[in-house]
Amino acid sequence: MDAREQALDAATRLFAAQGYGGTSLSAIAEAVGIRKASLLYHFPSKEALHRAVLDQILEHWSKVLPRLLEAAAGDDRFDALLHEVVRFFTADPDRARLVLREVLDRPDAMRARLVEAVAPWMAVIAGYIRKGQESGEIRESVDPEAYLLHVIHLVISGIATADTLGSVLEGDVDRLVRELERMAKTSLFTEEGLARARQRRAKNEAAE
Amino acid sequence: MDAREQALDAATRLFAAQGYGGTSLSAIAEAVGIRKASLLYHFPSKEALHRAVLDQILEHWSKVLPRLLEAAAGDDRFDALLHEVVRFFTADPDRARLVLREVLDRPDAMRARLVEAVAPWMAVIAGYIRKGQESGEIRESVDPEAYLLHVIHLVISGIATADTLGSVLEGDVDRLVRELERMAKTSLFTEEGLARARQRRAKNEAAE
DNA sequence: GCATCTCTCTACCGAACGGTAGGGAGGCCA
DNA sequence: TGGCCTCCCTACCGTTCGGTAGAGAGATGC
Repeated sequence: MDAREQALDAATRLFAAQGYGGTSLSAIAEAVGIRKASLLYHFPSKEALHRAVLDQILEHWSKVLPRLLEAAAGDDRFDALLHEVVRFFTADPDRARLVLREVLDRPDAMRARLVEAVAPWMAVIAGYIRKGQESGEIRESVDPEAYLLHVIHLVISGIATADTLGSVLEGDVDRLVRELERMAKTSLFTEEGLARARQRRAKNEAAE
Repeated sequence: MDAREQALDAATRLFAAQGYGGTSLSAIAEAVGIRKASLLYHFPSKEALHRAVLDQILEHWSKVLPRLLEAAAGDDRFDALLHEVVRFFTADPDRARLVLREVLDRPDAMRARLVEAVAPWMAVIAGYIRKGQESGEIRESVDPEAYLLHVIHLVISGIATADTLGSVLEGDVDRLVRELERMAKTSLFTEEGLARARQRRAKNEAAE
């Protein structure tokens, strides 16, 4: 891993832990093992480094989301999607903390970016939810867009603060994730929808 | 309102918007209309001002929570509690942003404070949930402590970022709050529990 | 052998930071 | 009237910040 990649990694970690303003270029350089001036050779400014860190995360989703929505069809779609989001952020909670900080620090810039990058995909998934409401598998009372926003909130802020607030549960992060998935499913599907999903899963397993 | 109170207000707003490190004493002083040195007359240091801002918020809950748990008994307890939390943070979203930042910025210090101040109350409410599970009004599958943490997450991070992420819903914050309450209730109560609550409410209204 | 490109270094800049020293104006009380 | 307390001020301190200038070391290609 060359110095540029190391710097991106260290910056992700430090920005997530201490915020943009709370992290100095010297601190990032020290984590990499070089001097501040050498760091500024790879990134023309602190702001450029910050942008590169964010791009790395957003780029992941612009690649993964379409593939995920195509691959997992039918009733597995919800499970696959939720699992992938949870997996990505639990794999490195700094990503969740970084996104959360970004929304707090630069609300206007982040709003513009999200409307452009996330809103189209949210519209697609909201469409799936509305279809599920017509077929009776998803509760009529669900507000699709608001529901999706809240689930994203649950995942991101839940994982971002799991280390801190999980201490009340004696650090059992799995318990948090299980309850999160339970809440998301229970408040989305009707009892009938859940029963149908169980049936289909049983049929699939029998077919194997 | 004297200068000290004005400074607390301005600091709350600025810390919430730009973070502790991103907010200078001069900026706070300017918002009040005095000089930096005069600000440091009222608070011996920036850190002391920061602590005073946080104390103001935590003090509110140590006053309100006990009263709220005593006053609203029975099935109204959940509604009253959730409404009060939502009301407090929507009344001034900066409070939510501040708490969120605090958990991100000082995880260790915040963990200690939360374990001391919040954990006891969470245990009480978790006890109510377990009682509800025995009587069949609350779903067996609920993990009480994890559930409570997630609801708090939903409220705080939902409100903290409502201005930014609500833009996807064309800024309709009410839609977010309604869906939040729906998700919290639907994933907590059984169908029977919800039906019983409706019955009781009808009886109460008839009695008036 | 020599020029060139890549990457790192030391040394330094001006600006902004949190905090201190000390003085002055106005109210209050003896 | 004189002393004191409250509150705000100007001026200044040392430190750290993001960023620049310019030189040196090592590898590559001609």
